Amino acid sequence: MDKPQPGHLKNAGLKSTVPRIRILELFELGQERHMSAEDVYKHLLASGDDVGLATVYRVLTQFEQAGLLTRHNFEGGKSVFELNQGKHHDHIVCLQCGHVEEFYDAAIESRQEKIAAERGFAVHDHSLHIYADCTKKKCPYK
Amino acid sequence: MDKPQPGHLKNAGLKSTVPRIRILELFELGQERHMSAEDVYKHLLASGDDVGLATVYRVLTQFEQAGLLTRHNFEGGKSVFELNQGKHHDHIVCLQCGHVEEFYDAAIESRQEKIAAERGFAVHDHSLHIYADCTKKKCPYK
DNA sequence: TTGCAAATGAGAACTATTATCATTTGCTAT
DNA sequence: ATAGCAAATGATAATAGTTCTCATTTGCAA
Ligand SMILES: [Mn+2]
Ligand SMILES: [Mn+2]
Ligand SMILES: [Zn+2]
Ligand SMILES: [Zn+2]
Repeated sequence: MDKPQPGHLKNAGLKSTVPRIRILELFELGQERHMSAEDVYKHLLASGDDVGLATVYRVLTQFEQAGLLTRHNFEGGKSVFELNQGKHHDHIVCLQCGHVEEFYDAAIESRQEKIAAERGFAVHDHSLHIYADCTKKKCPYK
Repeated sequence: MDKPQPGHLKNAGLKSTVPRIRILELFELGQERHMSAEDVYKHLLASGDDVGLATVYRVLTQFEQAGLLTRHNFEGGKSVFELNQGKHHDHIVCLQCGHVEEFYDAAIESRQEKIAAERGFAVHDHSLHIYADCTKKKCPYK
């Protein structure tokens, strides 16, 4: 009689295996919100979980397709994933330290819809990344 | 007494070699505005110009650094370049045919500045890509 | 428990891009 | 024009990120 939490595996049509459980836990309970496949792989190894890198890639893609995770392609060539909590947002990426900050702006969102509609397009999705330098103390590195 | 056109090679501190001239011509005179390294390479081969792929990659990066070209990272993993004509714009990418349409929206641009400033960031640059289906006849393929 | 389709993991393969380095080429100064 | 030479090129090796292959393992239903 375990109540099926939203975002759990079977719920998403995926059978619950050790690697999948570990990876989902990492996103749900871990401290890092945005992680690449390599990030996930290293965290799992560090936790003593012995998963293969291929499985990490496979599972991340499955989770994305199942709507559990969202994928982003920031500059730098590697995909970054985060828990999909239903609320769309965009990102500011700090050029000094790589810190990622999230934001949502209704005005930007609606302008995009309008622009696309005017040109005869139905928006499927979009990505907006602001690359910036932080102007105060917050940056950990330099 | 050749008047140095803006955006010409020497003008950008690059000595004018055959590959560089051909590549720049392709962007200035060709019909495709947004091209990947592979696109450029194939066009040149088709024109009978015998350049190496490594040179294409090198030159595209140099042109980007010199401000002659702009690089975009659309979905699909490959960098796409276009002539830098000074005016920033963002892109709608058609999910059916890959057609790329350009737009500029002052409201979106200024909201970005404001959002970043509020959070203590100085915008360096940004990328905004809208992925959409075109809702009318325009799509060449399907 | 057993049976077996589904999932995994090690490693090969692939794609986009960069690095290496011997050879060629575009200037510059004769 | 010509020689000298640093800069540029191109073939190819190397790298990074990711996907594919396939023999072995595992979750789960009967
Ligand atoms: Mn996010
Ligand atoms: Mn453009
Ligand atoms: Zn958005
Ligand atoms: Zn913009």
